[in-house]
Amino acid sequence: MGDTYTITDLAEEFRVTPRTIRFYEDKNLLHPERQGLNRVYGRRDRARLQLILRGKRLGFSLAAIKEMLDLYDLGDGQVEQLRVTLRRSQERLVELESQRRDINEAIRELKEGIVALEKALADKGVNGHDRTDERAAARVKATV
Amino acid sequence: MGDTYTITDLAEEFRVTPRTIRFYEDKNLLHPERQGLNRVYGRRDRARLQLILRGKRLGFSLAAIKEMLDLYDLGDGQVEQLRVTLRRSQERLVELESQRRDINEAIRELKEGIVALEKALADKGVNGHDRTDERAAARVKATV
DNA sequence: GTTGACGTTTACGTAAACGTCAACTATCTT
DNA sequence: AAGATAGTTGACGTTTACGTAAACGTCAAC
Repeated sequence: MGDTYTITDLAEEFRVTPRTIRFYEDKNLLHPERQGLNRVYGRRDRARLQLILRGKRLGFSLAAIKEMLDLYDLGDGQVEQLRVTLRRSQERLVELESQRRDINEAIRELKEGIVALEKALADKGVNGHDRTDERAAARVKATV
Repeated sequence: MGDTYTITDLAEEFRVTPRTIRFYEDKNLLHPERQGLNRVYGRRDRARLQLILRGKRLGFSLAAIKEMLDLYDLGDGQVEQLRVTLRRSQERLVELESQRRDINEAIRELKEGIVALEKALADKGVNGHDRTDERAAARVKATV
């Protein structure tokens, strides 16, 4: 039933450092119980940690994650939590799609630049330093 | 010929703040001349700023940009500059493609989560608080 | 009785790329 | 002469997600 975990149990399972888990507690994302000084995590804590990490993968800040988690904890205003989480998710989706466009654009530019660089280097290799070089250099300067 | 620009000229043209341009100078990415205290930028400085901003768009750090720019300024070891820039570009390309995969993955997860959230909300809207809700909540908890 | 593994706390450090003052200085305009 | 407008130089603040060090407790194993 009430399975419990030590901090390193969770750290290893989720491949984070114990420091990270303590940090989340410090930021009030987790509130494990104590046995004396030691932290004891239950299934619920484990689930929360999992949610935190998933949130991070999706690019949410810890603050945003905390907010959504807190809303969930109100236990009853669940609808609000769902609505907020839905909205945040939609916003995040828009952001991600925008980022993807930027990255695609950057990849295109970069590939072009690489072609130009290779061309310039080939020129350099073939002959010495003359006007050809300078045109190549100008191209590079313009594209890098 | 020797066109010159004030700091706000460049700031406006490239849509950055003057502070940003001074910051680049502080980091030795730019070295405009002075007339008294005032900075005076020439065509060369303008070109460098453009390169800096392009580098940033491609996701290079200022340190990396500086390095490539400095190599270019040696004026003669050009081949080295080309090689270094080429290598950095190729590395950056690999990174970007990796990031794109991550983003695509996140987008997929997020879309799934959104569907689940919408479903859960629809359920909430239709009926009160019962086991159906809890199953929906569990789904959300598992997917958000 | 000591070694090692694991735990604790507090608190400062890091990286990146600027933003945001504060307090001047210099020049142009009215 | 007084503003208005632009420019300057420090120096500290911001953000995020932890890392790292110091200094110590606890417990089982050898």
